[in-house]
This record gives sequence, C-alpha cells and structure tokens, in this order.
Amino acid sequence: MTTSAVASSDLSPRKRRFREQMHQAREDAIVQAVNRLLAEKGFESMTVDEVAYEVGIAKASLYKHFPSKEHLAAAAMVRILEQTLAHLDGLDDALPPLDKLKSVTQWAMRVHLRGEMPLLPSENSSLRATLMGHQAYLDLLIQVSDRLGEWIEQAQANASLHSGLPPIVVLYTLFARACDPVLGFMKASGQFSDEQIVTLVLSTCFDGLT
Amino acid sequence: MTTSAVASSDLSPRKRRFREQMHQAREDAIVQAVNRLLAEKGFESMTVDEVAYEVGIAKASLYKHFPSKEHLAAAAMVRILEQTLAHLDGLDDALPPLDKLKSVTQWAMRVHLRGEMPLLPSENSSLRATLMGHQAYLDLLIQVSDRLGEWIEQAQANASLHSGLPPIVVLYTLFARACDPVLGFMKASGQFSDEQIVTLVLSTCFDGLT
DNA sequence: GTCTATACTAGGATAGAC
DNA sequence: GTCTATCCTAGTATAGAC
Repeated sequence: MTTSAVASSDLSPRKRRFREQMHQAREDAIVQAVNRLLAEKGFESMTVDEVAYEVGIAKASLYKHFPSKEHLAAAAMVRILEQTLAHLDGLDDALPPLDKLKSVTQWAMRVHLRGEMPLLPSENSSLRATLMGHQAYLDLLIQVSDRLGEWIEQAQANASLHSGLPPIVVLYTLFARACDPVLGFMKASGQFSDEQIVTLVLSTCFDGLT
Repeated sequence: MTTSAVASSDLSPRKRRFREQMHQAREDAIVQAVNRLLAEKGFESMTVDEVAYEVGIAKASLYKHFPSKEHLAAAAMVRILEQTLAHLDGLDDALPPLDKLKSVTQWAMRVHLRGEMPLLPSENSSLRATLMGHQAYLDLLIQVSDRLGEWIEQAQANASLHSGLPPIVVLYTLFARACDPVLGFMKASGQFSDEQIVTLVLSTCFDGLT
C-alpha cells in the first residue's frame, strides 16, 4: 500500500471531513479570486499566473483543481449564479413581481459596483464551448432565467411592465444592466455615489429616458 | 541621390498625388479590416496577423502604417467617430432634439447589427493609454459628446427628455446602447429581424420597460 | 513601403519530485 | 495536491533585403 493511498483512504471519518473542508475552502478562495479578476480585467486580460499569485499557491496547483482557464471562468459564473439564486430565494414572496425584478437588478448593480461582477466576452469561442458544456452552469442559468421569466410575465399580466415587449427582450435587458459599462463610466466620473448610480440607472432602465 | 529619395520627392505633382491616394486607400483598407475584426472579436481576441491577412499584405507592412496594435484600434475608433459626426451633420436641423438623439441611437444600433461597431474593452490599460494620447480621437470624442450634449439639454428644456437625469447620465446611456450586448443576444436568438431589434431596443432605452 | 524570416515575450499548460 | 522548472504555442514587433 502506497503512502498516497494511506493519505487518501485510511483516515478516520473526522479527518476525512477535515480534508474535504480544506479542499473546498481552497477552491472557494480560487473561485473568489477569479471572480474578482474577471470583474476587474475581463477574461482575456486575466492571467492564470495572477490567479495563482492572488490565491497564494503555485500555478500547477491551480490546474489540479480546474483543468483550464475557461473552467476557472465557468466556476466563477456558477458562483455568481448561485448567489443570484440565493438572492431570488431571499425575496419576500408577497412583493409585487415588478418589485422583485427591480430588486434583483439593484442587487446585481451593487455587485457590479463593488467590483464583484465577473464579466465575460460573448465573442470568445473556446470560452463559449466550455460554458455550453458545463452542466452546472447551464442548469443555474436556466433556473435564474425561469424565475425571472415568471415574474416578467406576471408583471406584464398586471400591466406594471410594458406588455408589448417580448418577455425575452425584458430578460436580456435585465441581464445586460448587470454588466452595463454605464455603471463603470459613472463611477469613474467620480460625480456620483454608488447608491446614486444604482438609483439613476434603475430609473433609466425601467422608466426610460423620456 | 538615392533611389528612395528619387521615389519620394522627384516625382511630378500628378504622380505624387497618385502615390498619396494609393497610400490613403491602403490605410483605409487596413482600418476597415480592423474595424470589422474589432466588431467581431474585440480587441484582445483580434490578432495583427488576422488584420494583415484580411488586408492581404504582410504584417511588417502594417507596422509601417501604424506603430502598434493599439494604434490600429485607435484608428478604427477615429473612423467610427468620423462617421458618427457625419451622421450628426446629415440630420435635418429642424428636427426636434429628441428625434435627433433617437436617430443617432438607431443609426449606431444598425451599425452594430451590421457587425461594424468596433468594441473596445474599457479595462485594457495599454489601450487606454494610447487612446488618451491620441489627439484626433480625443477631439472627435469631444465633438460628438458636445453635439449630443446640446441636444440632450434642449430636449430636457422642452420636457421631451426626463429632466431629473444628469445630462452626462443620458449621454453615457446613449453611448452604451451602441455597444449593448442585448443587440447581439437578440440577433443570436434568431427570433427578430434587425429592424425589429432596433425598434424594440430603442423603445426600452427611451420609454423604459414599464 | 513591401516582403520573408526571425527575435522576443507572455502566458497557458505539464512533468516530475516530494 | 503542492511545489519548481520547463515546455510550447501564439502573438507582438523588428531586421534587413529589395
């Protein structure tokens, strides 16, 4: 019996759990770093070296956890979608659907302004391929879309949302607001507080410019 | 006297003009290719090799015209800003300011949908440095911003545009609509014609979702 | 100012020891 | 599963002939 076999399977249940927790904690740290770097520089400008440096481990160790840069990005997307879903779950069910939609949008904009919204290029094809083959990502994306889709239809039914717009257009518009470069421009201008930005952009999104 | 001196300065005025036209035509071809590739893949994913291949010249020849990849991108931005300015100049001066703003926005969205809107990452720092040092680019950006800014203030004065919004927020919002990923999403969904997309997004932008 | 050929570097990924 | 050291490709940029 090899030492590695001893290390991996001859441990007490308590020690095994401890190992798994350590493992999980490290992966969380990795994904969090990836998330931050994606928010700051985007996928192409983020380097795996930076990720490794930020986490404080060797690059080769990263690749034991995730097989490619694309999978790192996918993990960050899974993380943000899980957080989104958690936010949706936390909303008071009694709220009118329009208010729920506004609440998610506000939450997403705040995440963005905190520098924690991972931004992916829609063009990059190797990244797209990985995402489209990533079951957990796809499942979460569908879950979030379905939840929002329901609220959109309810809001259109009670006329609080313009019913001439195809629901998918509303959905895309809300998704896009979470990544809107306008948030960054306004922040960079230094003329507005984060909460002012949220208020103003929420208003342009739902009420329009006119 | 060297042959290169002969080639460059001992020509008749007619031949000199011809040379300059050829030179200009080639640069136009380069910038047009850059523009298209920036629209398709963005700055980081565009390679200088591709540009050279698309234009049909050697990569080294590109570098005789433009000193760096960043300068290629800057030239594409100058080009699109010139076209924007041309569109602004072409508008009927009698139009209400709000209609002028809508017209530019529509025009920009159509350019985007045709795959001719160069998309630059706001994060990339070497690119930012080049742009901020590029006088022609800065001048044009200011010209466009000023023209739009006037119309925004006029539209707010005659109450056709919501006057609670700082003009700069309206300006950023209009700029962002030209690059909005929503356009790409809707096009990719295959459910809408380009003109439907323009109409729908123009509506969400000016009238809001509610 | 165009070409071919090449220099140089960044960055994604892996080998192999422990 | 962590490390150090290395591989290797892609991609920006240049040298030097014509």
